[in-house]
Amino acid sequence: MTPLRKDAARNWDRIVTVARELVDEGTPLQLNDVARRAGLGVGTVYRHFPTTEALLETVATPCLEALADHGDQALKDDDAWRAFSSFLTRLVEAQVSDPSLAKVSATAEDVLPRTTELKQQLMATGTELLTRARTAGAVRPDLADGDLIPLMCGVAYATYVHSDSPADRLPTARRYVDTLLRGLSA
Amino acid sequence: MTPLRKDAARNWDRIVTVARELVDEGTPLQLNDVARRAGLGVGTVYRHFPTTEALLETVATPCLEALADHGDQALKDDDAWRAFSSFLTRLVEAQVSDPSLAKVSATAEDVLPRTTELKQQLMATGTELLTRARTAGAVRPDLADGDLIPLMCGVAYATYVHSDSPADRLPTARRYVDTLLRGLSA
Amino acid sequence: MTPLRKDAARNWDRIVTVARELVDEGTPLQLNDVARRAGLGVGTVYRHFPTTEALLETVATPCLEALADHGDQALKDDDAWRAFSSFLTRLVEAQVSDPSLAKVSATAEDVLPRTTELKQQLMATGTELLTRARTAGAVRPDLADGDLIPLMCGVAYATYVHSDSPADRLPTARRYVDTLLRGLSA
Amino acid sequence: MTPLRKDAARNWDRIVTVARELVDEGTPLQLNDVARRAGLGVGTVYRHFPTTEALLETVATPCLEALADHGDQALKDDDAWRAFSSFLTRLVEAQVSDPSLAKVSATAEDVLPRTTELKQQLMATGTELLTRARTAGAVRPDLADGDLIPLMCGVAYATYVHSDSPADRLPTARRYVDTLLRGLSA
DNA sequence: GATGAATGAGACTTCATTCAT
DNA sequence: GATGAATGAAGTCTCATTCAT
Repeated sequence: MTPLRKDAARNWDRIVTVARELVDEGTPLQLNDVARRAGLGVGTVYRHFPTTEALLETVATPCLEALADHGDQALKDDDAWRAFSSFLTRLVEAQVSDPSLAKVSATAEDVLPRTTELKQQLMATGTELLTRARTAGAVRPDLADGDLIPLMCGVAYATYVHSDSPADRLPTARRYVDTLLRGLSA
Repeated sequence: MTPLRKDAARNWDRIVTVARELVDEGTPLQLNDVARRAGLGVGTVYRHFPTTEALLETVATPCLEALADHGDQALKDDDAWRAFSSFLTRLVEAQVSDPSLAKVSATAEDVLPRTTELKQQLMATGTELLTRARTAGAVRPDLADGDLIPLMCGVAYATYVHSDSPADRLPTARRYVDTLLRGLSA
Repeated sequence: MTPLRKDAARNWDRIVTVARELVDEGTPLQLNDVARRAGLGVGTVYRHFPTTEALLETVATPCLEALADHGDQALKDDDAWRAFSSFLTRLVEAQVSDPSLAKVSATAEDVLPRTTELKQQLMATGTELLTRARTAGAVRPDLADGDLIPLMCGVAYATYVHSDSPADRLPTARRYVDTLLRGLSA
Repeated sequence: MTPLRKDAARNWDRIVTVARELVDEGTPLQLNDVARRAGLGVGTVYRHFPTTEALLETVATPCLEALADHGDQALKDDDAWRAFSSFLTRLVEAQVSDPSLAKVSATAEDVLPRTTELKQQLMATGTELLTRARTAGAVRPDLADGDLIPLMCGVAYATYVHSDSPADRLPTARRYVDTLLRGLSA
């Protein structure tokens, strides 16, 4: 509600920046670690983020927002199949290039309301796109709404298992999504 | 190479049995834990299995062997597509019902030669079945040998993300494999 | 000495009110805690009460004053024994129903002059009542002035050890005081 | 059951010895602290004593045993009042000279079975002695079995509140017990 | 004066691994 | 070979107090 004080906001930023770096490095988030790297007291980090999950979700939030935006675009597309497939592709690409997203997506329970909100919005978008595609006869009828997220996580995981280096991931992910989409199409 | 002394062999068995129980419970393997439950000293466990991975792979070995056997059966099947698809299905079912298999499959580096051997055999079988299916025109040409394992792991992971309870897993896994197989078919 | 500014006075009141609530709940006083509940900054609380003890003594003060008043009444009673015993009974009842009083009573060093003053007044009253009772031959001669407070604290503590719930305390406390008084009577 | 290995037994002793020193100093027991002073790893201390309470009770055990022994002696005394009063006196003296005993006595829940056993034995002895004294008409009829422990704790606490230095405690304790006993006598 | 973010020492606990017995 | 006690680094988290805003 109340905006953060200037110095607190600076620390908040530092923490999130450092956490993002760690996530990108593939290092598991540890609040002590974050504090040390950010040059702050542990207590400061705990004040802003009482748990690792809270920090991780905060780090993931901008990416979730970007995905939600893309979802809004997709909803404007008249071609049901194109909209659906581009949305799923985007979802996988994001997970594959951002470990925080992969974890947050695979976890049922969120700690931040904002995370829940965004995930619900993404679910709603996915459901709507799926319904349209199904109605258009473009998608197999036995695919349930609840399958979307797991399948996306699965594809991301397959990519992760396949690739040695992060750099190789994107093309692999695209091939896998395409394969999946073929499997989903009617 | 030299066969184990009788008591050592008994201990080995106990350890592996207990480890299998823990794996089935979903409890993360801890060598101390295993020792306590097996009524043995930690040192004994460490003597037999210097790392958690060694024990985990040992636990997984019989399952890998069963899969290899199934692979041999599949190689005798004249119907290339049926052979291929039943093999992949079996692979996923195994991972989904056995956490040790899921971990061992997803890990590139093995610590036991036997594990490497079995994984290579499975790879070889998969490759052969894939080649046959491709030759028979049943499978898309752009699916590489190296994609098989990652995709199986991906499907298993998707199942894991989807299902609340272990009991629900098998039907979900089958649906997902079927979807994938549709995507792989030509 | 200079009266507090009106807003400062309001904060002081809030703090003491909240602290009293915490004490009554049995929650150990923490200045941060008090600040949060009072909707004030920690700094404000620290300005008014530099230590937990200062706040605790402030919370206890009105009760000490009430006890001092009762002491004044007792001094007017002609029956030396009745005056003495009712005073001690009141002392115990107060401690038993108010944790702040129990702590302040059991502590030798005070941080607030007002606390010291009140405790001295109570001591003086107790001493006077004891002297009168002793003179009247109602009390054993070997009971020293300095024994009064410790014995009262002891009875309160015995009550605390005995009773499961705060509700049971008063009758137990009365039984114990009566027993002690019998022991003190000549 | 199985006796400790020699080195383990030595460490156990060290730990208990150090803990006894700390208790006697009045320092609150902290497992880390104990480890450092004993020149042992924290883990070692935790292996032997999973909680502070377990260590404290272990430290108190020999004293409880000595009290139980004294209780057995008291039961052989034909003079019901003398037996009763000497038992209570001894109980208080022990608490007053040993902080571990004071804490263990005042706590309802024990963590070691041995502690519970000894406390129950002491209770049984106290109850028996009380019954005899009551039957002999030496004790007021309204004193319940459950009052014995709280009253002893109360007297010990009163002594603690009264005395500045540990050295002064014993005579004070005796005076207070005597007073209490007068109050209890018929 | 008031605020509350920041601090960081320090308490607690776990666990993979070693090594004396 | 078997044992299991010992280790202690490393992680978690709390809270009394300070001080910049």
